[in-house]
Amino acid sequence: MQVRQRLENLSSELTATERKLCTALLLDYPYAGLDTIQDLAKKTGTSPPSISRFVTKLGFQGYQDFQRHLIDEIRQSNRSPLDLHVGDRPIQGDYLEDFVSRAVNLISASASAITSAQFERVCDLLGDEKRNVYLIGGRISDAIALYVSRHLRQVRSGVFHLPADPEIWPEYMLRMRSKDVLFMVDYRRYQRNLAELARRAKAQSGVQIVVLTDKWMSPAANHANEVFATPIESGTVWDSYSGAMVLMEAMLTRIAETNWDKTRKRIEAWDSLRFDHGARDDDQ
Amino acid sequence: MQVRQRLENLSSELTATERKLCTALLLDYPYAGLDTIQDLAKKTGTSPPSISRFVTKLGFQGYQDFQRHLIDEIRQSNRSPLDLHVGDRPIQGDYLEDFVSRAVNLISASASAITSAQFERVCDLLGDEKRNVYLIGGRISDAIALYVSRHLRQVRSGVFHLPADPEIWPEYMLRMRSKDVLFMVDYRRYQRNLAELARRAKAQSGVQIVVLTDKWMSPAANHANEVFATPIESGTVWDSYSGAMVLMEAMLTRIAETNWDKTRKRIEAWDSLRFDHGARDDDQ
DNA sequence: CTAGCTTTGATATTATTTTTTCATAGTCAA
DNA sequence: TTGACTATGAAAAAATAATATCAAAGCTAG
Repeated sequence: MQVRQRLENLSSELTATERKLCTALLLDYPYAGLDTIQDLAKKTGTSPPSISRFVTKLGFQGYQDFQRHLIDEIRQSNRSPLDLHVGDRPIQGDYLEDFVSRAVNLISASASAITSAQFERVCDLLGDEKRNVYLIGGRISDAIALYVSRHLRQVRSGVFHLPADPEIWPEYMLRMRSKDVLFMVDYRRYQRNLAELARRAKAQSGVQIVVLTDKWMSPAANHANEVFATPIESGTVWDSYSGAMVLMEAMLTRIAETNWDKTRKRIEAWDSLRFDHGARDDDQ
Repeated sequence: MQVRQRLENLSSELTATERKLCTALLLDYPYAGLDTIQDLAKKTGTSPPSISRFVTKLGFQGYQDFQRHLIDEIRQSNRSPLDLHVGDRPIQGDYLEDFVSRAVNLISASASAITSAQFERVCDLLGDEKRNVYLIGGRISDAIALYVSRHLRQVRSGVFHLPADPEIWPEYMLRMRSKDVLFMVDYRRYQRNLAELARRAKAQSGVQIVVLTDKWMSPAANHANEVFATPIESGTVWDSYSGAMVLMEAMLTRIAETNWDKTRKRIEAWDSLRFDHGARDDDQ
């Protein structure tokens, strides 16, 4: 029987340490198991005895027997490399797997809904250091705006995440110039006040507006210069933002790569300023 | 350099025994080399010392070093076709499309690194209304924690997102009970203070800890009851969290579906209470 | 909170694997 | 044929890896 399958079978009766091992093995399956027992122990923060007991529990004679099995598996599956990744998950109707395949569809659809010209235009806008960037999102989608602003801040200066409280918005609006960019994320259950913010910011300062929304198009999109629309229907009770997330990652990566030298220097400078008790410098 | 190639290069200056070894290695390449040195000696009718000398001649530190190389080679060659995109090769062609295929790859890998039993366990933990849930993430990854907490709050009560400032953590720690759940997101460039928080929360209240991290395993994972590990290497300048994101969406959806009636009522009640002009509810 | 149970890793022990040493066998030129 | 050399494997030694033991820590039910 496949090692992987044995892990599945036993996974209900594993101890904390054993689960940790299970996680590590599956994450880099099957190669993680080819390390020596000590190295694996160190990597997983467990101990050789625990590993030894674990593989015994899985039904092997000992660690070496376990490794022999893994090697055999590799040998077998060599003919169809894809097996390793997809084929041998035994459980039918596995929730996670099913969900993932839907998400993957969404993500592909998201990407193909955006032309590369538009993609480049928005990257240029947000990457342009001469423009300040203001970001905000809706109740849930603000998490995405936050993700973008945290990253963007590593690449460039002049990035401002607007707080949730509308009372404070005017303070930011007064600083917006017509070259600046207002980046809004607004998915359905649209928030009226975001559209209002867009309208007024546009009217007052002529700021450039980029909106990330779904196909029904947030009312804020009416005032936008650029609209990224991604599908969100996952066929479940919630909408899925994974398409938006990947799109944003692609955008951020593109921006960072475009001026990588500057970004690298900026990150280094930033790191040297980080307060020490909060950060580990050894990155691995 | 490939072992195979080294064999080629040296083939002119090999002794009789070495040629025998060379043949055997190539005949069942690269698996023959994964045997122990004794077994290989027996199979080839040579002796361990000869093999040891041979691999040294090939330029390795010793037999184990030689094996490590072979394993790496297998690892490389066994990558799925999609993985091949990911190498260090810069993205070419349509940027977005290529990025998406990398992300999809990461996402599938993330899912297959998690057993369905573990997935269910964590869903149960976070969905259990008898437990309070505390969430926090690192500098960047907190966006994911935020996303989870916003969603979770729609499903159930007793969800608390810890603020970034460690000064305020004790206030939350004092409220943690041993049944409660502390959910942490910590990806590389781990934050020391998160591990510290985990340690102390565990020591003080025996809270259940769930950690979402990468394969290098955040130090916080040492204190965890459950660890979700997702791959993050996208082959670009940034790590990609899309695997984590999809996993979280799957989890949230699962939780919401499990008690959908309650959730629906909760959302309705919530909506009727929202301040009408769209005020966004603050998170902390 | 405590008693009794399970889990865990430090240490010691044992087993295994690899390399070194060294004597012998083989090769080839004179 | 001899002597100088290389190649080879048996055996010993060293290095490395895996497991057993055991005390301590953790957990759970009462």
